[in-house]
Amino acid sequence: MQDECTVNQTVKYLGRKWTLLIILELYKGDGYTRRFTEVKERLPGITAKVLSARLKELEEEGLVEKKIEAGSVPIRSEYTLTGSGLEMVEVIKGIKQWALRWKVENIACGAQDCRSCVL
Amino acid sequence: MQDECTVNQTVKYLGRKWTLLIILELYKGDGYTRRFTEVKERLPGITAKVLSARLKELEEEGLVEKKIEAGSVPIRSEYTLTGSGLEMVEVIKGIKQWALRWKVENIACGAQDCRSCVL
DNA sequence: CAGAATCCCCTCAGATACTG
DNA sequence: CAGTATCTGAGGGGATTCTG
Repeated sequence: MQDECTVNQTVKYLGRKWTLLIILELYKGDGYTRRFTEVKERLPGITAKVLSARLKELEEEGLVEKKIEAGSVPIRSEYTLTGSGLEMVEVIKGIKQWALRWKVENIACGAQDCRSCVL
Repeated sequence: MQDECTVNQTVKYLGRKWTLLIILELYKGDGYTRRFTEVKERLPGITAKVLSARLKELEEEGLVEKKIEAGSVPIRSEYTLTGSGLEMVEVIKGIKQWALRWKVENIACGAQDCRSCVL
């Protein structure tokens, strides 16, 4: 049916590794905006290739807007959450709430700096 | 690690193809319960192998409970949503709402990214 | 700084066949 | 009925190197 396709289609790119975390990172930025390297530094383990690919997907899907500062050397580019991206954050919050409630083994986050508790 | 791992960990299995649709199918069943073949018939295109694997994952993650009717020939097994599975349905509803609002081409106004046509 | 280009391994998921 | 076994192709994602 139609709506089921919608879910599968959406999850197809949202379900990829790093995607939701990237969205959260932009959300935490000033004006829901972050630069490439900023996101990269805050997501330990992600490679430039993957980050670049995920951002391009999100841009194509309309959740993220990209701006390149003209005439800047070295290049500076910014990624900003769009309206749909912002609403996706609410969905992600739901996922985090669910995980925190039902996946109790996440005690490790209490020992460290845990942002999910702030969210 | 921290909260980000929670999201990545959760999405790791929830993001797989068919998973959310399977959860929705159980949700639609009487008492949030469906039998193997029932789910299979209602999800055109899914194979027994994949359905079996997804159900096993969901069982291990605690979203689904499996019951085998003793002494029944042929075998009958039932899959029921647990408490956490039911709450996950709410998350999925959020995803569907998001997708319907931002992704489904709206016939009425002919525009994608239409916020005013809410289902 | 913000990527693009390669290489390569590994997993996912489809197709098919078989079984208690 | 409710799965399991096996093979296969496609593609995701990590590591590394290069560049405007």
